Amino acid sequence: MKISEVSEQYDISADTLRYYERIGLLPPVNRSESGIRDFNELDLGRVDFIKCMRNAGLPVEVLIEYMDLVHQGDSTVEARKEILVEQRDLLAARMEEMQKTLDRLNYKIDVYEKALLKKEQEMVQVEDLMGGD
Amino acid sequence: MKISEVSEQYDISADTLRYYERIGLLPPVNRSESGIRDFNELDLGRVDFIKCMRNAGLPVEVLIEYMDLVHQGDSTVEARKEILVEQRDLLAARMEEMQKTLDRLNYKIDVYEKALLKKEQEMVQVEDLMGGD
DNA sequence: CCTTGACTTGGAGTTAACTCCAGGTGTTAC
DNA sequence: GTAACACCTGGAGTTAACTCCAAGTCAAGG
Repeated sequence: MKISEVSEQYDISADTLRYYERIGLLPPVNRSESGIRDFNELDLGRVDFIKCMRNAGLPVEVLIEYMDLVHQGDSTVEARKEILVEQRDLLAARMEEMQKTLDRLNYKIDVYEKALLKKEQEMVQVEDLMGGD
Repeated sequence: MKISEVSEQYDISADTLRYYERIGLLPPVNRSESGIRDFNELDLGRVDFIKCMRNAGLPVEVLIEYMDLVHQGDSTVEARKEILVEQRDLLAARMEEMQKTLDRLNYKIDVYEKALLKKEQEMVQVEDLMGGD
């Protein structure tokens, strides 16, 4: 699969995909004879994983560290698990903060809606007083 | 309240508080005769709101726009509500993405835990075979 | 054969949101 | 009164994560 196709399928720019390879987040992708990248299933799986993690705000640096450990094989399972646990806990904490903000936004929106409703009702009363035909 | 106290209470650096004032996210804070900021209750309320919104990742630019509308008075209620609704929807969408990532992390952690458990059991079996005293 | 378009590289530029710094002033403790 | 400390300003520097660019290579269509 060519980079433009991967880019479209995962909604990640080709520049970003190349950047991920450059910094070692993606291991070197196989190339055609003329040097053009050809992503295989394994690569796509990695892209999907990275996209998911980046979407949630996990730092690129941490993901590189994790990918390196995966590359090193079975002896790193413990270390990998620890990274994931740490990131999961951070993520859960951030989500709790966001939930608080969401609640606060919903409350404020509610207040605004009531204010607008009240304004509208006043308008109607004015119309009534003016005895529109 | 002096800037260092606000900084400590809200866990926001004094530099950041000054920065917020500079860019118009906080309106000019009252000063003592010698020019030192003295945050009042209203200022603290704003700081608290900003902290909450920034915590959830709302862009500073949007918050400035919102604060400007608040400053302009009642006629902007509708516009303000629309900003909040838009940001709430974006926030909710981000949280859904994060939930997916959280699920995926939990699944992977589970897989790793099972792998580690299996490894440990194998160790015990080896010990048994060796007939430890 | 030549143009068009997608791909390549190394490196520079961008963006958001701070964060730090130098140089200066004012207040407090001894 | 002087040393230490918190505060001030304008402006420069930093960080993460892209994003863009110039210059070059290659495959396919007319």
